[in-house]
Formats: sequence, structure tokens, C-alpha cells
Amino acid sequence: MLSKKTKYGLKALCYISKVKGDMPVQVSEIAKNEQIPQKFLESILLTLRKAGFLGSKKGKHGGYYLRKKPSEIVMADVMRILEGPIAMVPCVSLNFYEKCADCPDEDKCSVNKLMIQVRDNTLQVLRNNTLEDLSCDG
Amino acid sequence: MLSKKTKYGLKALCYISKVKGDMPVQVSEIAKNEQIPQKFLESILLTLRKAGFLGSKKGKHGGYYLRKKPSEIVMADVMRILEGPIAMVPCVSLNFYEKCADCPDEDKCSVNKLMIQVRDNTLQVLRNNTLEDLSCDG
DNA sequence: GTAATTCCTATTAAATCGATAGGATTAATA
DNA sequence: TATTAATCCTATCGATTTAATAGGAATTAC
Repeated sequence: MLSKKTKYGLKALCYISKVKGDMPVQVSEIAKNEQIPQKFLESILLTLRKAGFLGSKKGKHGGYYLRKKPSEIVMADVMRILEGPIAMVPCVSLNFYEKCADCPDEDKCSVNKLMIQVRDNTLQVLRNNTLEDLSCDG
Repeated sequence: MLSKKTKYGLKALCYISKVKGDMPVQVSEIAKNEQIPQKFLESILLTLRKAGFLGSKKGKHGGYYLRKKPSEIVMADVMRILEGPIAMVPCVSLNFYEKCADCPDEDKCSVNKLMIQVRDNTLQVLRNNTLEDLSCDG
């Protein structure tokens, strides 16, 4: 299941991408329009800023803005930051690999083989979709 | 993340499928060989039995056996029983559909569109893989 | 009738998730 | 310079889910 954190994060990125003008977008505005708890959204945007997707301006008339072009914001990267590993088991994760404690030999593990296929297919989608592709303006 | 329940369940199905002979396979044997807590495994196999994948025999020399040929046990079906919805959001789930409370119009939802693609690609893998394909004997 | 097994329900412990609280820091502007 | 408005940061809380355990009832082989 996609966490609300990720869902909210994606919606917020969309929202910011479709706002016209040079002014940064305020958390309160996004929260209101997308029906997201404001404090929760604050922490999510902070995460996205630290990951380099967003820039911010503090103080009055502050807010958030995209740091890259929408076409350069790849869904796989966003998902990894917000949701964590894309793979369903750590032993097939490219970026968060961990050996399974209960599995003596990965090459002989049936679950491993299946989950590699799932991972590859999911990755293909998430790598081919950028923020631009999400058609945020309906 | 794949739950341990699902992981254990898949491993158990594999184990049962590779056992030779007519005797049903006992939970204790699977638990020991696959390093799964026995009581936990009991409940998982019970679930798989109720879903029609396994049959059981009670009492002494009892145990579990496959109710279908491995080639007929489709991963998508097993996953739905053990893990729940395959889709990452309820609003794109084929078997567990639910409308999002916070989303006025699904057709205009950017997350929805992305997750439909992910679902379709994941489903393709899980529908094309049966227990037979898992090559359970390493 | 005894031992061995599945079956069933309830409970617990730990982890995760979603959200909230409270203020520190920074910047615009009157 | 004081005020206001925004991000930034850390901590915590409550609810839910997950993983595992407990204890025994029902059933069957011998």
C-alpha cells in the first residue's frame, strides 16, 4: 500500500508544478487545496527539499518551488525518498539491499526470483514517468 | 514490502510442491526446514486451505497437500489471499476497489494514473507466474 | 485409549503510520 | 526595529497493523 506520505508528496509536487509565476508556493495553500493536514505536509515537503527536488524560501512570502524541471523529476526517485525501497523484499532491492536472515542462498530462493520480476516491471514504469507525465492539471 | 506472512506462505507452497509421495506434509516439517515459526505457519496454511489452494488431513499422519497442480496455482491469486490488494492504492484495485476520500475526481488524479500503470505491470508478472514457475527445488 | 496432528480463537509485543504540538529560525515590511 | 508570516526542527502521541505466541478443541492413526 502506498503511504499517505507518498500520496500527499506526489500531489504536492503536482500542485507546485502547475502554479504559474515566480512566487514560491506556501504549504498552507497546498494543504488547503489538496486537503492535506498542514503540519504533516510540512514534514513531507521538508523531506523533498532535503532530497533536492524542492527549494524553499523562509520567512514572509516564503514557500517552496521546484528545483528541477518537471521532466527531470523521475517518479522512481521520488518514490524511493518518500516510500522507501521499490522492491517488495530487501534481497532484491537495488538501492536498499539487505540479505534475508532466513534465506541461505538467494539464487535458489523462489520468492527472490519472482520479486525480481515484479521489481523490474515496476521500475520500468516509475523510471519512464516524470512529474511532467502526471498531467497534474487534469 | 512483502509481509512475512506472504513470504512464508509462498515458501510453504513451494516446499509442499516439491515433496514426493502421497503423504500429506506436516506443518512441523515445513516450519523446521524453512525456518518459520510453527504456530504462525499453522495459521497461514489454514488461510491457504480455506482459499482452496491446499487440502488437509487431520490427526496422526495428517498434514497439507496441494489441491491443484502447481501450474494452476497463479501467483496473483495467492498474493491476493495472503497479501491483500495488488494495487498500491484502493482506487485502482480491481478486486478491492475503494474510492479515495480525498479525491474528488479519479480521472483527474495524477497518482491514480501512475498507479494504474504500476498495477498493470505488476499484474502481468503475477498472472504469468504459477507455482510451477518458481522452480522450488533450486 | 493414547499420541499426534490440524483447527480455532484470543492475546500480546513490537513496529509503523498518520497526525499533532510547540516552538526556533528566518525574512519581508511597515 | 518591531511585527508578522513563513519554513524548519524535534519530539510525541494514538491508532493500526504485523508477527508471533498461547492454549486448548477436534480429529485421526494405531
